[in-house]
Amino acid sequence: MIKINLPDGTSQEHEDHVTSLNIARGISERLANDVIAAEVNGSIVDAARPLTEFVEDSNAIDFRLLTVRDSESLGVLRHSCAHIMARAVMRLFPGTGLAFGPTTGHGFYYDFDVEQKISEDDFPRIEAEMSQIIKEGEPFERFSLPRGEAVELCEEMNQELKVEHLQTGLADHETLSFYRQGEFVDLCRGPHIPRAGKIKAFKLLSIAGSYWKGDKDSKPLQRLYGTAWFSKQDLASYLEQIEEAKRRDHRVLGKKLGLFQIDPSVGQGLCLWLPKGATVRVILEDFIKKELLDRGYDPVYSPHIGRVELYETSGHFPYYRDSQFAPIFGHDAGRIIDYCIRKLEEGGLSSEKEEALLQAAEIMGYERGDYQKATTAEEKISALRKWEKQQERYLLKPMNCPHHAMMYKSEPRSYRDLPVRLAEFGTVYRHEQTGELNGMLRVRGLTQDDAHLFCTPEQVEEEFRQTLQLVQYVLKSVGLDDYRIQLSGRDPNSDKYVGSVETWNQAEASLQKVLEDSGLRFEICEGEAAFYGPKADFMVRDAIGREWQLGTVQLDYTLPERFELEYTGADNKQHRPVMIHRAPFGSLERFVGMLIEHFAGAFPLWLAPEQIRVLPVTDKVADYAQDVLRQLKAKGFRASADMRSAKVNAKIRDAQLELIPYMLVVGPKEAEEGAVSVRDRIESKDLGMIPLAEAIEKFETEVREKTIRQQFKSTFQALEETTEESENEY
RNA sequence: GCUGCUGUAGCUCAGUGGUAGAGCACUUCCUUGGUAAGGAAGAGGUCAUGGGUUCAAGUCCCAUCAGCAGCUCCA
Repeated sequence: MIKINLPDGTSQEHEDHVTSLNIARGISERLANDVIAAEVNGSIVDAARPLTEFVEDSNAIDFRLLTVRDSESLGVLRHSCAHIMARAVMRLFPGTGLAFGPTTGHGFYYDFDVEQKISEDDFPRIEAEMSQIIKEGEPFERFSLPRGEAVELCEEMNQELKVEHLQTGLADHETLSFYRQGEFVDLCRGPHIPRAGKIKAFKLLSIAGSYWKGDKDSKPLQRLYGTAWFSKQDLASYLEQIEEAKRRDHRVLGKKLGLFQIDPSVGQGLCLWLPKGATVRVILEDFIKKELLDRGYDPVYSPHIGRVELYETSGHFPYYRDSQFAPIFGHDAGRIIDYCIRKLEEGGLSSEKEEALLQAAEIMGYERGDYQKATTAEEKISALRKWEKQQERYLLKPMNCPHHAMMYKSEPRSYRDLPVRLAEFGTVYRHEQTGELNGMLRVRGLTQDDAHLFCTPEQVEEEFRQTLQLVQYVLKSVGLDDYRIQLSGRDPNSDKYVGSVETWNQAEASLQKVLEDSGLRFEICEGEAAFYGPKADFMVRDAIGREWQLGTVQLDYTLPERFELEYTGADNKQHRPVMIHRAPFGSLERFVGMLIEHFAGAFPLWLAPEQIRVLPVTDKVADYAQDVLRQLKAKGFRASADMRSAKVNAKIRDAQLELIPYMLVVGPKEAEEGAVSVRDRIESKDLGMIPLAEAIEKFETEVREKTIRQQFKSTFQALEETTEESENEY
């Protein structure tokens, strides 16, 4: 007999051969029909598997049925759909090799090794074949084989990649599971849905290139993406969500609304903030500047470049060399010597080339000095380094912290001075990979709303707590109130981190304690930390439910060490401060880009680049229109007047399309009474004629309270909590 | 950086190896109007850049640059 514990706290006993399906059928035929899989002792398994396989030491097992109403079931459904897609592709493209086919956030993909190029034109026939397979409704059957037989089976099926994976990634697995569905057999961990007929709606989405095991030197594959749902409505609202996201694309809106521009002749990933976009940014900057001053921060400025030695001290230069713009060398030969050093370190420089490079450097003014006496590579490197140190080398600032550390160091500090909070909208430059650049969301020159807090170890928790409050406040002000925090710690198995294990543990514990006290939603991600300390990132959900990583708070016990920062304690001894890096918005580029998508370009009144537009009905009231405009501007509103000799309908249409929050229509009636007719863009209707003073008061209130009036509700609510990315082992 | 796709007027896009196109925007003129497009005329092009094939290239081929999607990366 098997004892099972149900989620409601009750227990049941069943025969040894019982399956989840049997249990469901015992309750009702309808439930049995709805069952997709089961959760047994915390892992999801096939509904048809005998539960006896999961019994350990004759203990009871924790058991839960998963039906179409449980979010976990979607992952199972999609993985099964990936198999069905693979089956269809193998029918249409005989000889297809199978790689991996996992689920993703809202769908699945499968990587195929196939000669012919699959294109979107092939989607209809693949989908038709899939529909046919689903209609046949064959079950997914699981079976296990010992290693040797598993390899044989994959060889028989000509699945070379599966064979390779069995011998590498799965080398330590004694038995391996397979799933059969009709003629289709695939090495797979599972679980799967009971029958293909459970898939009520699916769609192929895109095709892209990929590589075997993600290694670009490995075999190129074709990756087919798709999505699958339990109902046609769910699929429809998911597709609608994708369309909605396209409508909100900040690159399109940014161009249409004249917010920003990225021009190839300026440079890849270099953003030009046009007046309207810059206005939004200035308002946000002013807003946060005021908050910082109120909260005890001191404003500072630092230049856009600094000596390479500064970043060697901080450790950033060697660590991130490849994603920085190349150094600026003060000496013509600097670049050649730098190249020599790097090649000598790698050991990949022939003596002929080395000599040729040095001769070229000499033409440019380099003198060999110690190098002549050097015999080993180490000695040569050290001689070249010595020369290099005597020259000027600058780096475009890749981060602000070293500058702020130097400011801290500029005077002796007492524990009474701490915490010291230095804030700067610091522009930094990073040579991001070409393929990563994306509108304003990923650029090469960006401005962080950066600050560094220098405090005693005892103050860390309180500073972190206050920083959390600041971030919560600013996010609320722009209408973002749905977010969670991702606490990233170190990966105990990696050596990329600096600093001792003790300080890391101490830092991670401090952050976690404050987060627990705060009551905010957070999760811990091992191995995601920066190399110098743990961090807490804000994952913010926008109007249509997408998550964005924005602000960040990072503890740093390492830079103070590297820069030898100190303060005098109450004991009159020197102590090392702790540094906290924090940026509530992250970068202004990314934040504004995200806001454009969040608001679909229609900013709330307090942020709108143009808040109000005066629309005279005829030229006869031009003077009055100008007078209204003057009064609006005197009150600090960003306003304009449309003085074209067009009909008011046309002016309204243009203002609507330009997403101007309020239009003031003025004609002879309004002019006579000193009034305006207010038109609201969101409601797209006339609010009636009111005195100008009253209208101004209304707008002032809306700005002061930072009212967010636009309420977009996405139809896409379908089981949002599904796990991000579930790795399928094979 | 890698793979695939794309690049034609300010914008969105047609264009079959044989004279460069449309709508919107823009300029000028007419029109003076009441809550989402009044009318007419005009101007606007190194078809991304550089090579090649051809009697002839926007169109075919190669390279470069840039954009998009995906992968890898993210202080």
